[in-house]
Amino acid sequence: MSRAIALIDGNSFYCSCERVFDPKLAGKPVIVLSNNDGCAIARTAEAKALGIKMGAPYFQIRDMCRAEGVRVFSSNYTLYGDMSARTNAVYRDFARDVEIYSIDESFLDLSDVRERDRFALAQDLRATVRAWTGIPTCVGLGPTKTLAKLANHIAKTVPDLGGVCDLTDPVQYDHWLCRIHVGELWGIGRASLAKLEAMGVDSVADLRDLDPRPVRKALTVVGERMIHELRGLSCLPLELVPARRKGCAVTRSFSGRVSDRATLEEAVAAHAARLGEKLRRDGLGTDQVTVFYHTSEHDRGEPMRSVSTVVSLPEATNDSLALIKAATHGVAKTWREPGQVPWRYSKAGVITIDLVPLAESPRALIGRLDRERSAPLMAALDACNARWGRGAVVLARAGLSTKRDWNTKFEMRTPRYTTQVSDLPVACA
DNA sequence: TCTGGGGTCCTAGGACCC
DNA sequence: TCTGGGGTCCTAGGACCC
Repeated sequence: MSRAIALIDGNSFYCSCERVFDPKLAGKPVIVLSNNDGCAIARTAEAKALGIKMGAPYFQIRDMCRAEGVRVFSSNYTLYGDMSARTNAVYRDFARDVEIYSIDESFLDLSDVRERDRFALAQDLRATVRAWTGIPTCVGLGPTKTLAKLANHIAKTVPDLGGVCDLTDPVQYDHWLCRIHVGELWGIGRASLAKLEAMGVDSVADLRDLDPRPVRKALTVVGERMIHELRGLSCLPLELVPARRKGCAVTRSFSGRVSDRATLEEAVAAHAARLGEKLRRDGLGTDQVTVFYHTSEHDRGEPMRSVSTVVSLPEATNDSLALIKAATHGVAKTWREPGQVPWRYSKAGVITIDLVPLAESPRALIGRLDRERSAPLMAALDACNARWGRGAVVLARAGLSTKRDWNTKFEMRTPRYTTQVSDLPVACA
């Protein structure tokens, strides 16, 4: 039996999550904004039809949204993450091997399904996900991941297909590959597209028929793999076990601008505390944090400053207190008192690369951190915040001031319907 | 006023080693 | 004139993804 991979994804996933809990949004244009209510990052078909582009700055489209009755939401990642887990639980009823590729996309191995049953199974999958979670989806089928991704793109953009496109079917394969522009392919961005166009490539079929060797010269091994995948030769296996995370970052734009050191330090400390939470969740640690902060490139004519500095720790840790100390040290050693016109910083963050499993990491001979005390303290902190909600217990340097006026804006955020008892939706019967 | 955040992979080139 | 020949490791930067 031939190999068959399905890629299933949620249509306008974040918007669909909002629609699940507010049926009045059906048929209306809906968008979800990025952190800080900055840009549109999810749009329903109705919103796209109004010309709202991916990544459009909200302040530029606000008036239009009001005039057209677009429903606008801040992002609610707690809700979307939980809805994502629910859809994946359904996928596991349909396939043993599932790769969770992103918050709204998963690959399923359907190789053991008979060819003539695949289309119907995909339709059944869509209907079940819709019934059990409320999320509308599309399914693409192909002999490789690249072709499954392409099939999914076709299923999404050609309404007549009913949400499923099967490129394991030779007729469909021949029909579509010469009709889709190469720029739609997974892995072809702006730079690669320009190179391919210069080589006379227009359709996906054009790329498939190219000699892989010169393509490798231009697009590296990534481009060569793509050609093989388009020909049906699998080069990208399903990643059934998520790879260990290699780096971790917490970075945020400020809701306004920050010019004073105390506020900057508080923000950086809060980011470091959040970084610690993320590392503890995965049992990872780091012995180096990069701290950065900078002014905005949009603030033309103002003094600009961009700072990035690495702070080393004596040994790997995920203790929030140690990370906060390191991060605020990064600010302290780079802080410059402003001149006549102060720098107005727009964003700050804390980044680590080279994460290691904490249990296996070597201990320091000098300056050893007190893991025996830190671990239970951090565990207690995490347990409190898990039980009473994030922010129930906060470390002093990371925002004792109740104002936290640097904090990210979420002015149109819906409740955490599925993960917070106090936010449960009310049903009247 | 207001322009997101967080990842991965690949390559070239330098440093360094024997 | 002529200036070895391989390796490995690390880093910065580019590209792409959701």
